[in-house]
Amino acid sequence: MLKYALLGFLSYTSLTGYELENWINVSTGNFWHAKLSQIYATLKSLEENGLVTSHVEPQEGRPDRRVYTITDAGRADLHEWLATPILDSEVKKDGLLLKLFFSYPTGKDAILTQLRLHLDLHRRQLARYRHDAIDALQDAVERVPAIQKDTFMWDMVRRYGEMYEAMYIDWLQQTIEEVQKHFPD
Amino acid sequence: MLKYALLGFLSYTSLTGYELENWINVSTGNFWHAKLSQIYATLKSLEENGLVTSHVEPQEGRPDRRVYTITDAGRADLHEWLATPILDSEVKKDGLLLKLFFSYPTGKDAILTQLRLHLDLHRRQLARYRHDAIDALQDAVERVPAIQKDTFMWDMVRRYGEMYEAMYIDWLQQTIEEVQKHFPD
DNA sequence: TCGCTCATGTAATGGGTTACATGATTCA
DNA sequence: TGAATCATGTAACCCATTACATGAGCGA
Repeated sequence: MLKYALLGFLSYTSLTGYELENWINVSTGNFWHAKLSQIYATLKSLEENGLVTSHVEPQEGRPDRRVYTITDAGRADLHEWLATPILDSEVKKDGLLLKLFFSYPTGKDAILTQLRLHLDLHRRQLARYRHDAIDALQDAVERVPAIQKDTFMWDMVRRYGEMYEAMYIDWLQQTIEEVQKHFPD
Repeated sequence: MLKYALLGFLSYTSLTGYELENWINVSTGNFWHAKLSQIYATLKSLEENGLVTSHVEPQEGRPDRRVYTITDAGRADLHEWLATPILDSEVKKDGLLLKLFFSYPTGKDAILTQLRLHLDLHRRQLARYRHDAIDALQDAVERVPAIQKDTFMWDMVRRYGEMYEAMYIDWLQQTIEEVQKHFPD
């Protein structure tokens, strides 16, 4: 799937692996992300399959850049993927919920500590989506004006991140209260 | 991680791989799941590491059952995991959001069709969490009364599933309206 | 008779993380 | 002086999915 994230961004403009990581972090980071090592490996396999090409740009004082460009075959592959609807909803795994599910034996205090820690994390995350993410969209449009209309959908999914975090915070607050009041001893 | 889901259920009562899949589906299915093939493979490695033991129960007319039982080492490992707090929140990947993010070029109608399809899916899912999941908890307690208190936390995470689906539905509805009214042509 | 439930497993492959390896420039 | 940014990649490993393989009993 990372394949399509990379082809998607390369359909806007040519980029290096390092730059792709940046675009991913600021725009899809909310629901899709990858480590640099995986990005480099995936770009290599995309090139082997003729979906992108690359050339090296020498630089002074810093490492050479390998810039990737999408090919016609790459565009065709991307558009075929975009045109194929997703027919089922995926279950998202959540390690915190799994741990909490079995946590009754650890006791009330340990559970409350864990819940409060995550309340804090998600509050920070929500703030980030509200501020940084919107700025990041602006920056992207300034760098590549052709994608102006694409940002309509970008903002739809950015709103998802906001709603998701707000819901998670809500759930944590409700759960903290429930545990405080009704945890069975 | 599946390791701990299995140890968690086995800490309640001895079970076969097949039964474990069932418990997972009805109780943690909402935020954690696994295929049978992975469950069998993981049980095998748990046994190799001395965290569970197994014995075969012959049956007539149907395949023999291999019943797994948690060991003291298994309980120790489980409780160590439970006592270790999670310090970071994980980003959940969402293929639908990734596709929508790049979907501007596919046009308004294709996007609306995709969104409406998922609205339907999530409405069904929400109904399932509200009815079946609560029944499943009751059944579990009847089979293994010792876990009565554990179900307090079970219900906390069940509520998460409900809130998550409600949020997703909300987002889909808002997004459908936005796309209908303001999609840039 | 067709599909579901019960019941167990192996093998191949894919997707992703962690660790390793290198190194100059810039800013606090 | 130490951390962050820019910049690229390989190798080992782990987790998970898909496909393969088998087969009786039961209810619609």
